[in-house]
Amino acid sequence: MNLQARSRTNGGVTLFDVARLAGVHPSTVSRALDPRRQARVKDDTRERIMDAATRLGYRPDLIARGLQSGRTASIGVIAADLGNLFVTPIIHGLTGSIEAAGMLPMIAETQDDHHRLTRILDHMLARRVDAMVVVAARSGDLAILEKAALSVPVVIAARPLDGTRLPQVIHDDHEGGRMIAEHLHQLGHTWVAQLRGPIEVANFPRRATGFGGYCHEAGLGEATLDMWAESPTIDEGTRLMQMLLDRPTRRPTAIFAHNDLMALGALGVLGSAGLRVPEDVSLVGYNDLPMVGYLSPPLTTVRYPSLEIGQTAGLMVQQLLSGERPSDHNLEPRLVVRGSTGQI
Amino acid sequence: MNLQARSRTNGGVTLFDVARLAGVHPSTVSRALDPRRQARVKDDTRERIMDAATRLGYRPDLIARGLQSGRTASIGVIAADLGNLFVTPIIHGLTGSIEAAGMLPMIAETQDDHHRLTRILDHMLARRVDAMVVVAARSGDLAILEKAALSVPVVIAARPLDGTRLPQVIHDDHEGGRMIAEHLHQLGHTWVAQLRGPIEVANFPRRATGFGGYCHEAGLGEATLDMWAESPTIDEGTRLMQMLLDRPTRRPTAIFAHNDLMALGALGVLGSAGLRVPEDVSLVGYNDLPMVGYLSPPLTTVRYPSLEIGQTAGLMVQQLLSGERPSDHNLEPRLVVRGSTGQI
DNA sequence: CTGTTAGCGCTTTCAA
DNA sequence: TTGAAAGCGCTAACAG
Repeated sequence: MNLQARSRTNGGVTLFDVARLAGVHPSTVSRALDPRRQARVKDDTRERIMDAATRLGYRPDLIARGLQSGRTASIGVIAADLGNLFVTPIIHGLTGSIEAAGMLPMIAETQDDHHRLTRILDHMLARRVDAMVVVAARSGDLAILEKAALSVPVVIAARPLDGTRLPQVIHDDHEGGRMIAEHLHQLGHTWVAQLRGPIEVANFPRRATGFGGYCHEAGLGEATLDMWAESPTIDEGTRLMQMLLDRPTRRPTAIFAHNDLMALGALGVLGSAGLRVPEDVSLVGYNDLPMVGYLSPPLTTVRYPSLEIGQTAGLMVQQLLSGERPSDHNLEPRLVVRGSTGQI
Repeated sequence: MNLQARSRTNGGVTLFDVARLAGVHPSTVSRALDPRRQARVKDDTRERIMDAATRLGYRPDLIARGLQSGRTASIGVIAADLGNLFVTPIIHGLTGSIEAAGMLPMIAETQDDHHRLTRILDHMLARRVDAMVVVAARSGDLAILEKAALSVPVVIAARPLDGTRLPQVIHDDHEGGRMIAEHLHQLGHTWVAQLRGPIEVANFPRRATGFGGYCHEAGLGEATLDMWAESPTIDEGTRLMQMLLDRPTRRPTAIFAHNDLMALGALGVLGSAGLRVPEDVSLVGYNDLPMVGYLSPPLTTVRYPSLEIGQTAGLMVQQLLSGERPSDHNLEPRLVVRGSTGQI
């Protein structure tokens, strides 16, 4: 082979340049630079190579390496909405837990749209990500996710997906809902209501049944609307809370909003209606977003372990990549009692 | 060439498979699939190719394409700390503004550590990102950033970098600081103080001089500590506020915390000291993080246009990639007056 | 321990 | 309009 003929297009220095300067064959350079194989290179050859490499400012081309090895050291992360405060810690945790392995997350956003998710999965596969973490699963996405998982390991995070064997790292929303009902019960409430999040996102039906189940067993009355929110946002919290107040039936003494943002919306409506929290109505959120402890009143809520979910997802990815089948994780909820709930 | 011999390792369908099924040469498939060159393929050949492609479920390998073309359609995004609430909207905005071009962000975190930044820059270059957006610049990073910019377009976002010609999209922190001082002045305050953020992050000295400059001109007295925070966090806000109260000098009637988190820390200290906000002390933050409007009292602050910064950075990247030299952007601050500031 | 020989999947001249 | 051949920069299997 004519080594001289190999040239650089990227304005970069290639393995061949290093080889030429060090006076060895390119594959020897390849070995010397690979931590797993550098033992098979004589010490002083390796030193000569390292020397040449640093002198030329050589930097391996990970794209070329990826083409050859089939691995890109990148993890696709698919979130529904990066604007959501509880997503950031997931990415944060994930990034931290995979970076030691030299991997980097590649991020995309579905906007909770099934077709966008389809396109993104396809795009990520085309980019040959080594694995994907899906933080955006909705009940209707099962089929395409399982299909994608045929090509590359997929971890389901944060939003549970029913009816699948894909590895999941989630949180026990059912138990969280139950704990909230129990808490309200202990405070003496007997007539309560939920502001329910979108039904397609499995967390919310789980919270609903956890809460509803306890109410049923303990004999609490539920004034919950038939309706589920379109999205888990402040606006939807406002809308549902307003509908609840507008109903002719007796007003519940405690409200469980399915997440903190909806609780915030509800808080606004209650304030406008002249109702005090918690004196007139107790209010509970979910997620424990940063700063809800500083609200007035400080919000009682359930801590959602976003950071741990991200970290665990990263570990699961690594297990999958090394051929292990990681076990599922269902992280414990923790009730954070603050000032927005009180004795009846 | 022996086409039959080419095979797939990734379990995927290659261009060659499509070519074989369509009964044409691979390069014809390549043309037919490239929007820029498909005109040069006879209509019915192209149809036959498209047909074969969809029937086989062909998906182009972006890594292989990237190796050949030198473009990866990925943008490196380097943030200091993904846990910071004002970073999310930047990534959100950026992702949105580049995704139409089929690009995806690849994210890493410096933890505000210079060596980590160096490693990350190197790593991103090795991955052949098409451009980088740096949201983590510190004053000492100038040299390595300019060096990186020799290999690939670099956009500086959110944190200003002095003494460089790299394109920047930032926010007028100086003016923001000035507006806050003016606001306090109008409320009758004449003895004020700053809780200053880390000096290595250029936003903070700018806020400081904007604020200080106005005070000087308008004759307000400044009781600011000599010290700058180590990091822009709640804890540091707590620490500096405590130090300020512990001093024997007369207590200022208004505090400008250099960001909302530090303001939160200050709020806690003031509360513990039995001081009411804003009756005894007015307090101003910076950033307008989500939810600070719901605090008690709702925080007066300056809106930081994170989303727009991200979007603009995305546009600048696209301009750079198409060979244009984008102009710098210095987005306007907007004072958001809420309940934490009042007449003296 | 090191060199040789083939590719990874695609694009891109250059011919035909 | 299509085919042939040559690589992008690297790794890997096999000799030696």
